[in-house]
Amino acid sequence: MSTSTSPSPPPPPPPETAPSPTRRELNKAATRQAISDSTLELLRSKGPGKFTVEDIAEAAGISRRTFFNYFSSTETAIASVTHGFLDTALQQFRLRPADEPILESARAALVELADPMSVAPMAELFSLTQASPLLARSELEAWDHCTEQIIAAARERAAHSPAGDMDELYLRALAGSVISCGKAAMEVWFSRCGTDLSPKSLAILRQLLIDSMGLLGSGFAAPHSSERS
Amino acid sequence: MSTSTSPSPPPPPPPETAPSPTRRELNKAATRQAISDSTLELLRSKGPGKFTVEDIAEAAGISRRTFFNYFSSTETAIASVTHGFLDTALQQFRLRPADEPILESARAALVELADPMSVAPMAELFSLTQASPLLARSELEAWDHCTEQIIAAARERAAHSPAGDMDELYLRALAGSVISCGKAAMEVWFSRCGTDLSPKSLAILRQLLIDSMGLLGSGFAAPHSSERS
DNA sequence: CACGCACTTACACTACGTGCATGTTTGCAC
DNA sequence: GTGCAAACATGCACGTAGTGTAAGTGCGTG
Repeated sequence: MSTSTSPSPPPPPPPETAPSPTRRELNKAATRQAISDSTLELLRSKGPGKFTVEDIAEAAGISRRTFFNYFSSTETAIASVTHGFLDTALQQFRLRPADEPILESARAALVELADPMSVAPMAELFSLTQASPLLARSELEAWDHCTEQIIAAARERAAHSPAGDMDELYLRALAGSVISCGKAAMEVWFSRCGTDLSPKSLAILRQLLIDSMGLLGSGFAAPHSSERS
Repeated sequence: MSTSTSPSPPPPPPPETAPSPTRRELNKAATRQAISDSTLELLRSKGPGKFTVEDIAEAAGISRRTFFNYFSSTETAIASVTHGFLDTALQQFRLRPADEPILESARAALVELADPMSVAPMAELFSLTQASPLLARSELEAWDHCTEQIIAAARERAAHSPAGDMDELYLRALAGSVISCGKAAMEVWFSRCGTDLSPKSLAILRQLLIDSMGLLGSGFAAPHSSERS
């Protein structure tokens, strides 16, 4: 599509995030982004399930066949947003010191998500997902994928740690619970604040994430109802 | 729930599971079962994704169109197995006394699942799901559906309880965690015992379910190494 | 018996996802 | 620069999914 008539792009690659700024990969990333953007735009304008792959291809200026070279379905294209969001959390998790309790690492990683840049796409996705089982399922897949990643990260951490072996049940149950609590916090936040991204709203999200990890760490002790934040 | 005071329902219903034994609904249930069976059979013989709706229809002795009158996709047909399994758990959960701690109710309900009749289809599904992302996603949906059900059940219970309002975060985080832990226990069990349904294997499953609830109740206290019994 | 309703079936149609053959761009060596 | 090879985009064709519609068939009711 673009980049056909550029007279002279300087040969040495400027220091970008990509370690291989070759023209091909750059172009490919651009196309991928264009598809993702067009998909999201159609999602906004027409609503979920109300547009076809051909519509996306046309909006992105590519052929239908090319779309499938990048994503295996519209769901996949949409899920890339969620994956990006959760990968951010994963990244944060991996940065935590290995001797820190997993719950604390998770808490720290999740709190990092309460950031306009990160949550903005997710909040929008949430609002669109509400009335669409089609989207809900790809969301589920994304969360599950993240769970697996956390298990892998935690297992790797355990291997480096002196205390060594964590058993499989502990690992999977904890990872799954952490994700469930993070998800619960997101859901409650969205039901209260919608797509509001103001500092106040984000503070609420942050607190919800902290609270959910607190519940998990205390074994969901007392529902009671008196403590209000 | 309790309509147990009538000793003899005289004219219409013979004491079967179906309250309406009319020929039509009976026939319909049979067809539904035939489809489900044929689907599972093809799943076994040909493997996931290796057969079409037409194959199922032919095996069940119906037309392709009729299949879609019962299930909206092959996934749905397969998921009916998982739904049946999880609905059993739900049913058990609802039977627990309202003043019992939720975690204890969940533990009791889950332990009821460690029963040959209940787990047999699930174990088979698990073995087929392993190498098939197609099945994995419908599994995820089923678990999620169950989570929503638990939330609903717990909320309803809270409404009847004197201690009244449980906040949304607590509810969702707990329900999600319970399901995640139950799922983790199932996964670990399957990875250890495969489709073995012997009493010894089921005892392991039962213990895993209890342990996972224990972890949840103790806030995932000490990973350490394993406390062995 | 005849009518009405639930259900099944056949047909047609849109859209998805993939294999394949072909044209175009990019990277690399000469 | 020129030529080559690999990567990528595209068009075409095919099988399959899922849905609307109208006509046929079995079941319950008056």
